[in-house]
Amino acid sequence: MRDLETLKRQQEALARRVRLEPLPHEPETIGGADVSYSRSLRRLVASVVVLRWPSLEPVEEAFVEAPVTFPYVPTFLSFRELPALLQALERLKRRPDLLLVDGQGIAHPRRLGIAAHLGVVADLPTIGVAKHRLVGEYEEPAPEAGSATPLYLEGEQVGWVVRTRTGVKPVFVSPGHRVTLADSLRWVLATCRGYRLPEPIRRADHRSRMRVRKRREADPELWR
DNA sequence: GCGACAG
DNA sequence: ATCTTGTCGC
Repeated sequence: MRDLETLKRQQEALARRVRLEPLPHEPETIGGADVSYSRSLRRLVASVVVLRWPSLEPVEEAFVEAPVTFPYVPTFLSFRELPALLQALERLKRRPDLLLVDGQGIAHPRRLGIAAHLGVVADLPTIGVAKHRLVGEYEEPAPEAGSATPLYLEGEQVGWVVRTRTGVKPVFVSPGHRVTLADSLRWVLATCRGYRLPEPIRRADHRSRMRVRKRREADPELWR
C-alpha cells in the first residue's frame, strides 16, 4: 500500500476545496451511493441509484464491479471505494442534483470523508450518512424519530447525530460538498421513510448486495 | 504503551 | 464490509 503520509497530504489539499454552501434550488433528483464487498469474488460492487424528489420513485441506477486495490484503513476509506463509485456515477445518463453517500462527509480527522472526497472530485453536492461514528463528540439525541444533536470535532460542528427511527440507533450525518450543515440534516430527514437509513442509501445498499448475490450464483463453485 | 477506529 | 441461526417484537 502507498505511503499514508502522502495520502494524508492529498486529503488535506482536497479538503481545502470543500465548500459548504446552500443548494442552489430544490433538487429534482436525489441519489444514493454504496459499495458492497464479496470475499469469494474478491470484488467491490459500487451502486448508485437516482430517485425523483419528492416522490422517491426510481429514475435509474448504475453498477460497477472492481477488484480490490487498497485495504480498508480507517480514515483512508475513499482510496479503496471511491474509484468504483466514480465509475458508477459516470455510467448514469444524468447525475442527481444531490447525492447521499454511505460514510462520512467532513466528520473526518482531515475533514475529507468519502462523501466530501467524492463531492470535490465529481463537483457534486453530497452528504455523508454513516452507521457508526468515526470521530467527534456528541450527546445522545432523544429517542424520538427526528431528533438530532450536533457532532463536534476540535471545537467546531462537523455534523449531526440523527435519530431517524424512534428507539433505534442514530446515524451520523455530515455535509460532503456544496451543501450546508442545515441542508445535510434537512435532506436526510426528508428522505427517510420509516427505516434507519434514508431511502436513496437504503436502496443503493439493497441493489449492490443483490448484485453481489446474483454474480456469485452465476459462477460455478468458488464460495468461501 | 493503550484504546479508538466510516466500510 | 462479510460471516452466520435463531429469536424477539411490531
